[in-house]
Amino acid sequence: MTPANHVVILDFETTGLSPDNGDRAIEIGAVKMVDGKIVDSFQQLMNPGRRVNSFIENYTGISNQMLLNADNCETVMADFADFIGDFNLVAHNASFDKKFLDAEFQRINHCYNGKFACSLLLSRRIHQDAPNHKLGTLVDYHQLPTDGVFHRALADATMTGYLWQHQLETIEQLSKKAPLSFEQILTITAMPKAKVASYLANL
DNA sequence: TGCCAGGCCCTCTTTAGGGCCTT
Repeated sequence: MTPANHVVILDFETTGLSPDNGDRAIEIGAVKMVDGKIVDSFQQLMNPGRRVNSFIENYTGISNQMLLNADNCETVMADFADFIGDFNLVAHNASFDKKFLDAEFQRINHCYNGKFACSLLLSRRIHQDAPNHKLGTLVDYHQLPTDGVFHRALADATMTGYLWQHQLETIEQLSKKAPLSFEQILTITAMPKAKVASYLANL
């Protein structure tokens, strides 16, 4: 069993929505959580080899000028592979970050076999009362720590880390069981919403 | 030239459509 509070929480900023359409990562941010505490962090801009459009510059605050002198994606992703080691991973809307992680790792022939959990899928199951499940909304809704920066990789990864810890505490209170395993969380995110309550009650 | 993501999840569903999320 792998503890659910022993993970790397990550967030990519990218040139667009799909690596299948040629989009690349421009920033990776991550925090390492051990026993529910953030013990390390990683943040690097990376030069995607082409200009980013004005929407992305405005959305992220990452300008083409900032990317000019950044290391290329391959260099940064090799360092990031060392950072995550064999930790399991968490991201908010993980399907998005996973496809960029897989695409960038494939470019450097790095094989990663850890598991990936999604804080958005978890929120839909255990906080159905939330107004919506955007990261910024959940940070406000749960009154989580924030420095007011959004859409930068380390800031978003850090907020997702606090969200993840809050979600684990919620599940522990509902199930009266602790510690939780990463596999149990994956089970919850894969089940229909209607079955979550009874699953937690019998955990 | 024109087009351009995709998985999740709900419902007026499953022979489908559309909103939610991520950049």
